[in-house]
Formats: sequence, structure tokens, C-alpha cells
Amino acid sequence: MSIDLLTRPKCSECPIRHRAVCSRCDEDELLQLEVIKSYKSFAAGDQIMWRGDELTYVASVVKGVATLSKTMEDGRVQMVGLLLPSDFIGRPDRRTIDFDVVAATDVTLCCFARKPFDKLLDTVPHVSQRLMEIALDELDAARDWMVLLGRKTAREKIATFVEMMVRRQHVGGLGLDKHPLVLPLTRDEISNYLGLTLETVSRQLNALKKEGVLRFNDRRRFEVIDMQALHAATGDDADGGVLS
Amino acid sequence: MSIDLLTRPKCSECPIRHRAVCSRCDEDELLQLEVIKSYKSFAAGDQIMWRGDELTYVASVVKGVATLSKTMEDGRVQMVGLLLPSDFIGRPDRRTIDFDVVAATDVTLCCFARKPFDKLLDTVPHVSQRLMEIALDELDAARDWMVLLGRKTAREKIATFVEMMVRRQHVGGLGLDKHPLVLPLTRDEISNYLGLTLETVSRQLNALKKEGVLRFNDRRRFEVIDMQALHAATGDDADGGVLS
DNA sequence: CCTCCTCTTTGACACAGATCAAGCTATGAG
DNA sequence: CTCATAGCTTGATCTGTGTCAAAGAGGAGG
Repeated sequence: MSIDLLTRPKCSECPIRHRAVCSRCDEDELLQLEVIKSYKSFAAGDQIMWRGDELTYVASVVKGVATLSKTMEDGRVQMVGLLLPSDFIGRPDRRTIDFDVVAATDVTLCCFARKPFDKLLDTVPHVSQRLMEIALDELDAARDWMVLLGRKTAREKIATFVEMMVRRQHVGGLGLDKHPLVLPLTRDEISNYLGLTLETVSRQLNALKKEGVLRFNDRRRFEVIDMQALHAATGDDADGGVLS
Repeated sequence: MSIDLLTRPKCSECPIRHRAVCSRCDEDELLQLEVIKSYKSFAAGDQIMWRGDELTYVASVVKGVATLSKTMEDGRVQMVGLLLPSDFIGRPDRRTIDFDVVAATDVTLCCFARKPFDKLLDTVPHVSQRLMEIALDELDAARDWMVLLGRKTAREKIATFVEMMVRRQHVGGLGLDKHPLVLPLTRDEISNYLGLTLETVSRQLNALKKEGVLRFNDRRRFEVIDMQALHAATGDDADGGVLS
């Protein structure tokens, strides 16, 4: 999965130092990019980009969680994407974005200036292919989310969300689907992601707790007691469980 | 808008006869494709592709309307896309699709065999760029739809849908945002697109009729009496109205 | 240690939309 | 012309979530 788009740690101990590589040929063709990349940090709650902003750089999430969301005239909010480490912001040939990007936790981005990046796309072959893959992955994710938003019950939405958190942290992280899992969003943010209210999120989360499916230490830290029951509650096909 | 992806009418009177062109350089670089393309027709209701099918060809819709939808284990259905004339089916480097494609009306597709098409992507530069644009357009559309599914009321959903039908038929068609508009989907299909039940769709549509916003001849054919009221009912920003 | 502030939980109640159930209207076949 | 069928409308009722309100954590700063 898109771990090595354009940024990859030079050594695993120092997750901040990335280099640009081509994931296809696995060579440092793009080492030139080293020169023009930079890091930006944002505190939890900071706005990273505003809807309509000129995109002066593209970026990859190194650390933390950011949200993409759209706000209606009257204030209703729908989150349309969640950026975890290794996810990418930016799109070739688009000067602006049509949603807000906000740091949900403290976030570090690895940024590439727009112009050189665009030129890169023309010169190095496989990079644009990689970007296409990313775009299609996002499209698939968006469509799955449409099913969730349009047809799933509150309980199924919550279970799906939790399962997704488990999977993403399992893959990126250290293994062990149990002990050290984190909910990187507040109840309110989760509700905006799932098309619910924060009260409903709270109730459903506590229902799963009461049933012994989840356990919470903190409000944010939890573990899954009964993975099977969790999956059963998602409403998804039986197989989709462990697969990427 | 993506009218001239890979298929463009040779003359406007004969919309069936397409040739492959590169929309960037506007040259017939791809005329070779003439050789390997073919037309397939489907009757309303026909399944065009099944979820998980091997994609042996990519295609462009010439005539008619097709739907993309996902079905949950227990039968709940969510439509995740609507293909109108000039829309494209298929994705580079993906062998399968994860949803069903069904003909909502009689449909004619302009098909290109998979293999030569893939090779084309490697050789002709701007085609893959065009595909990227298409993918990003679809992604934007999917995200707008997420807002609709997650946050809009039944009335807003219906109004948004109708407005979209007006816009799409206005652009592709002959002009005149009035008289000859068609609802290419049944109430049931619309409900699956909007995350509602068919009864709610029927009620909301008739509500708009009773208020004098719409008028129906047929169950399928309608005209917009009060465009402004329609837009006001969508819940969208004031400006988005007439823009592409 | 206390206090403020933000996030969360919990309860009571309301309502939009789902569900269930007839009945209606076209259209096409025989 | 009649019948059958598929799609649509309309009504009555139910229910899952939203809404409103109040009170309970937990952390940060003094």
C-alpha cells in the first residue's frame, strides 16, 4: 500500500528524514527532489489548507492525522477523507482544492514545491503512474464510504470506522491488533466523518463497550476485545476482514 | 468537460461514429485505435459488468445511461456513480472493478480492447494525463456526493439530483433548460443513488411538483418551472448554480 | 490543589424518513 | 378489449437518529 509514494524514511529510526523514490523501479531517480523539499509542522486544530487555496506545494503526511472536509452554507460539515501517515495531498494539474484540510493531531508534512514537482511528472515516467494509482485508491475509498454514508446504520458506521482504524494502525504500526490503539479524532470529528451526530457516536461507542467488543482506557486509547464481533457489526462481507 | 476523452463524433449528425483523439494536442495520434475499437449495445436493465469481473476492455458511453452500484450482503444497494454519454469506464492498471455496471436505459458503448489500450498509455503521452483528469473529476464528484449522502435532507437530495440532471442534459444536449428533460432512472434507482427509499423519492418529487417547481408530463419526462426555487432547495452555495 | 474549559456521557423527547400496505396508472401481450 | 405486470402514488404507523439539555470526566494552567 502506498507507503513509498514519494517519501520514504532513509532509516527506520528517523522517520522524519525522507527521500523521494520511484516505487516502481525502486531507484533514487528523484534524488534531485531532496533539494526542494521541506518540512512543515502543524499543531492539532491548525488549518493546513483552506478550500479554494492556491496549491503552492504538494505534500506527504509524515506524522499525525489530517482531515479533509466540506462545510455547507449553514454549517453542516461532512468529512470526505482522512489522511494518515504516508498519505498524499495534491493533484497534478489542479491549482486549487475544494475542501479544507485540518490537522486533527499534531502533523508533520513533507512538502515539495509545486513547480518542480509538476516538471518532474513530465520527465520521470513512473511517478505519474504512481499518482494515478493513488487517485484510483482514493476513488475506491470514496465509493466505499458512499455505501457507508448512504446505507449503513449508526452501529455499522461506527464498527466500520473502528475496524478501519485498527487496520490502518496495524499496517503502518508495530503489529499487534490489540493494546495500543488510538482514536485520532474527537467524537465530533468522527460524527462528521460518518454522517452522524456526536451524541450518536458516543452512544454507539459505549454500546460496543458495554457488549464487550471494545475496551477503553482513555477516551482516545482503546483495544479490541472481540475482533469477530466487531467485524460482524460492520455489515461488510465476511471476507473483507483482514485483507488490505 | 470530458466530452472528448478518447471518443469524439466524426460529425455531429452521426453521434455513433467516433474516433480516438488526444484532447491535449487535438491530433489523431491514436487513429490506430480505429482498428481495435468496437461497439456494444445493451438493453435497459442489462448487466454490463459484474463486480469482480475481469476488465477485458475499456469503454466510453456513446448513448444511454448506465449505473455503477454496490450491493451489501443483505441486499441494500448504494449507487456510486452514474454514467452519461461521454463518460468513461475503465482504469489503467486495474484488472477488475468493485461494483456492478448496469444499463439504466438502452446503452451503446464504444469499446477498446484492454491490451492495446494499455500499450497506448505507455506510448502516447497525453492520454494518461487525460485519464488522470478523469479520475480526479470522478473523485471530486464522489466527494460532493458524500456530502449529499451524509448531510443533506431528502428534499435537498432530490433537488440536487434534479438540478444535476438538468445541467448534464443541458450541456450534452441541445440547449434549452426547459421542455425536453428526462429522468433516466426509475424511482427505485434514484432512491439507491440518493440513499433514500423509493417512497420518499416519490413524495419529494411530488412535493416539488405541487409547489410549482417542476412539472411532469410523463413519469419520466419533466420540465423545470422555477429554476431558482430548485436551486434554493439543493442546500448548495448560491454561486454553484450555473457553473460547470 | 483548585478552576476553567473542552470533550464526553446520558436522558427525555421530537421528527424525518423508513416500513408496511393498499390502490392507481401506464404499457404491452394476447 | 382485457389482462398482467412493473412502476408509481398515497396513507398510516413505527423507529432510529437528531435535538435539546444537563451533568460528568479529564487535562492544562495558575
